Amino acid sequence: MCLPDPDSLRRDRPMATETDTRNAHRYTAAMAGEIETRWQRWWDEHATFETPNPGDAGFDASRPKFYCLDMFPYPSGAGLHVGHPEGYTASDIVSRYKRMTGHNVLHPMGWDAFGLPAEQYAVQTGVHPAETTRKSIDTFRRQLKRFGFSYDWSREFGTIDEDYYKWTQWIFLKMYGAWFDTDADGGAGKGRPISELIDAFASGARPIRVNPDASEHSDDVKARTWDAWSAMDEDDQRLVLDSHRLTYLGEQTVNWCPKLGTALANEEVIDGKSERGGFPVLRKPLRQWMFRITAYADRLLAGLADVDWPDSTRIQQTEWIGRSEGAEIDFAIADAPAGHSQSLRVYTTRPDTLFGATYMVVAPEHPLVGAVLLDPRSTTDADAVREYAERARNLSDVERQESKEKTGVALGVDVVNPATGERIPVWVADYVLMGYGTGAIMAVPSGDERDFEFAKAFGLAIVDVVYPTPVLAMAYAVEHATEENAAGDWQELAADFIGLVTSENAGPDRFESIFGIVRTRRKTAGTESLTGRGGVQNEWKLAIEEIGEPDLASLRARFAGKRHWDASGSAFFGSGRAVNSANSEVSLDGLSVPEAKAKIIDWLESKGVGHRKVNYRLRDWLFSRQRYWGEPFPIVFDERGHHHPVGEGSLPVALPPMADYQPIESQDPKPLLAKATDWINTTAGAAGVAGLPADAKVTRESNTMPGWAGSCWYALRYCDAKNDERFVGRDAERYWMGEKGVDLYIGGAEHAVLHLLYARFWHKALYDLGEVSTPEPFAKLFHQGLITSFAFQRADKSLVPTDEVTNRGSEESPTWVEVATGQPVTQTTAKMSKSLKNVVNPDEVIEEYGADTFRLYEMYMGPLEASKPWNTKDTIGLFRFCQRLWRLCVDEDTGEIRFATAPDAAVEKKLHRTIDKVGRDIEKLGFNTAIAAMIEFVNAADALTEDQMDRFARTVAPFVPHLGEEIWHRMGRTESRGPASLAAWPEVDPKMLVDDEVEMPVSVGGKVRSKIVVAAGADAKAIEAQALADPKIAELLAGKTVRKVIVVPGRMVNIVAG
RNA sequence: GGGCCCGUGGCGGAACUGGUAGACGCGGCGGACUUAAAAUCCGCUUCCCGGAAACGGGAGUGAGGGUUCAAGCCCCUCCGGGCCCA
Repeated sequence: MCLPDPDSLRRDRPMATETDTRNAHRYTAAMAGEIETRWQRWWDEHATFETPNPGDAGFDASRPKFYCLDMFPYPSGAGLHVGHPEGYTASDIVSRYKRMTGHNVLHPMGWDAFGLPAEQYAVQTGVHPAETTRKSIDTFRRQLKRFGFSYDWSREFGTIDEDYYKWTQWIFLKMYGAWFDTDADGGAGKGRPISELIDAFASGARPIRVNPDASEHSDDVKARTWDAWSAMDEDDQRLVLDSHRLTYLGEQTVNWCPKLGTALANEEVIDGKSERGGFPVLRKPLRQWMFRITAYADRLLAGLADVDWPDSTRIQQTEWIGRSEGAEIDFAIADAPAGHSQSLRVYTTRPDTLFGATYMVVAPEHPLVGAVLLDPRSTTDADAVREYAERARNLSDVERQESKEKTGVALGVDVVNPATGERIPVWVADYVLMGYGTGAIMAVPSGDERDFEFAKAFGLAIVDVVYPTPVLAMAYAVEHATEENAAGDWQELAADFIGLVTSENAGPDRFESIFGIVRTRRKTAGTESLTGRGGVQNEWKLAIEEIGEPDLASLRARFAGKRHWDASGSAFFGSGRAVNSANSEVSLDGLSVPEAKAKIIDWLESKGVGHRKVNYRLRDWLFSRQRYWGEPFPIVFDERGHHHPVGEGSLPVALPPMADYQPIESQDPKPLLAKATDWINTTAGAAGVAGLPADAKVTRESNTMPGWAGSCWYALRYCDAKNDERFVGRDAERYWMGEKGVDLYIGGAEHAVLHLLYARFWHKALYDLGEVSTPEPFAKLFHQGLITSFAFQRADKSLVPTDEVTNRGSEESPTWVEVATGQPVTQTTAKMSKSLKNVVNPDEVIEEYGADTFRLYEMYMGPLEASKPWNTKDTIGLFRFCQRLWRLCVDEDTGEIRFATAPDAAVEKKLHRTIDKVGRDIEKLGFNTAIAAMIEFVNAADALTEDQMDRFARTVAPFVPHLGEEIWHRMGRTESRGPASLAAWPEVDPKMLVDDEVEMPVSVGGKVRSKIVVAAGADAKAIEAQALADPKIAELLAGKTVRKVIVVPGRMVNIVAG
């Protein structure tokens, strides 16, 4: 049967371990287990996979390096699931292959061990997270070792190790002590030490001002200037410097849950209540550490061109960064309330639609709202505005964006549209967010869906400003149709015109001549379609009819009234050309969107009411967590609240031991570490802070770093994991990272944006500061696919646990039925989950078949990048392969190695081809086809000569390393030539890859009719002659004329006859 | 709603640059071995029609259309599924 019996997923199948008395040396699960654990011990004892660094004993500088990295796991209490070893097996095969092909291979493993699950477990049990985490790590290490992965375990570390997070804190301080110089490197920008900025300010080389790109400061603060650095007081100096630092304290609104004593992520808040517990959640501004990642936005974008990454991941990062070029435009406020500037600044990516801006919207938090409430206009309904702004404040950004219903209140304030000179109203509405752009937008309802809906809901004007080519042509045609046309054929006329314009992709400059052509031709040709294809005319006629205007006059009025989109019921935001966009000084009409953008920005700049501006979707990175189980910040605050870095010599700032992990219940956000009062309250001297008296009282930063911190730089630490002088030794880093960084990085696509973006950011900052030698950390990235499991689905698509389903049909055509209801269910695939009872435990599979079989099965399931369902029944096939491989090399009765007496030419040829294919497939991570090739070889060979077995043992070794070593060992090779794992990859004789003769299909009219065998080097003429001479072909061609013969030598022959 | 990816036998999947569709594995069927079963080994296995067989004929890569001597692969439209973003 084809579908898995639900029972089989519960693993009560008989074990394949029973030994046959006759075949005492047959490859069984028991033998696999014995061989595997023996070799794993051997590799450990012989330090087989420990890789020396440059300068170490045994380092061979003549070999090229290969750094093969797995995304390290978060060790949970549950142990490994089958998804982990998928990527790890792939990287192990590549690492082993690279060793055999003469590379120095760095292939390390470690633990991403700080994080929330361990802390939550501690809250429940009272056991210290360090203890549970260490236990989980031990489980993971034991499980991973059982797979025979060739990690250099001497480089192992966890992010929770003090001598690792010491350097995580050190990097934080490096970035705290750095700023981004936007002018450096010819405008690309570069991180530099903050001391250089101080020097530039002190010497007068650089005007002293707050960083204009600092998102934490208002325009008013940015407008301040100072003349001399030495004349500034400490607070002002700090203000200026902190605004430049790559890490800074910023205010961010968080979802604070007083009852849980923690800030929650947006996903953890449902309807204003915590997902866990259902407690009320407040939106509170909180001072938190931020990374100025936005400074690196362009560099992070540009770097994507230099890495060999999956396109989908590069696209995701590009979109996440979300660079958009647009304009900032100032709208003069007609009668500004006191305390607010005379203009309202907006950011727009579509300045070309300015003529269509018929109203403005500000976010509820926008200063104009407050100003209007303090100084209401006569037209202001202050109560309504106040009520609206307060209600909106307690909704999260996500909730605001989600709500379909458009809500808002007019402020009673007008601004002047600089392009049209018209007064337009300002509204407050929650679909505009304070965090994006300036917190205010110009609303162009004809060109933006949300603006359109809002305008419809509140009866605001909608004016067309962009038409795509067909609409533009239609507008032209109806405008230029005559009275005569109106009475009769105007639809056909317009349809022909639109058809011709669109098929020639003509611009408005050619409309007049095309319209003339349509006119004159119609006169001569009557009503017949001009394009020769009635379908085209018909299509456009239908389109015109669908608009729903009864006659030419009403359609003409629709375009003249600029209300085509209004009447059609939807906004248009595709590419097209500007219309209705001209004043006495500037006209955009007829221009494409990019042309119109450029022209209007030039005009706005000339009038001094706007300028070009690049905007990013990317926000600065919020780095503080109100948690316990994370890296403490190496920062203290003095009694005035100023922050100071902990000196390098005092690192690490170790996490204080705590007995109680219960969050602090409080109205004011308080991190968990605030409970450790002895630790929090210290002195500058004890904390190792320079620049303060040793006895000065200081308080430690009590937030901790997020889970991402440790994973941002672990790839670097592996290069030199035991270094206690530097975060990584310079020589080791330069050698292993080489020109482009990690040679192969394998991990899940779920990290496509966050981890991979954060790690790139830290790496680039370290690169700028001269601490690392490559601009990118990961040269080549590969995502393994998700391993799913079979599951069952009810008619409403809800899933049913596998143990609640039974088969009421036959084996071949099963009928799955839900036991409880008797309702039929269908088989599908789903993520493995405890609730569906479809989780496969790798330990059990290894116990049943051995690690070699497990490795083969996971690699054989399908392409590495594809998501594929686990089917336990399929594993037996790979176990059989292991048995056949064993039997091919070892006598099952005696356990002695067995060799063929005489070499077989066909086997020899196939061996070369197999080695060649396996090698090429490994290079492109095509493991499923490599394994298929090895299976074919084993199936084809009855026995191998000693020389053949020597080579084949090495070929299979990267995939089934234990079997490879065992066969190699039984051949007596280990003593003389070392382990198979480190032996040279077998050579391929290119001559063995070509055949003397090839079979070629001969088709007539595209259908294969016969096959001919030709000499390998035969030329097209000879092949053609042979094909035509083939009896079957000759018979088919009898009485027909051969019109054409296509010959692709070595491939096929196709004869066209008739 | 937007972006990306995918759709091939009963199942997982092969198929180089457009050139013999279904490699390899599972399952199924038949046989060998065995007192028997399991395990193992050997053979067959896309579907339909004809044939005892050898073999012959036809259809066929989600559906429909197009380009081409030739399409699983390229183009258009549609349907279904997955992932990410909103």
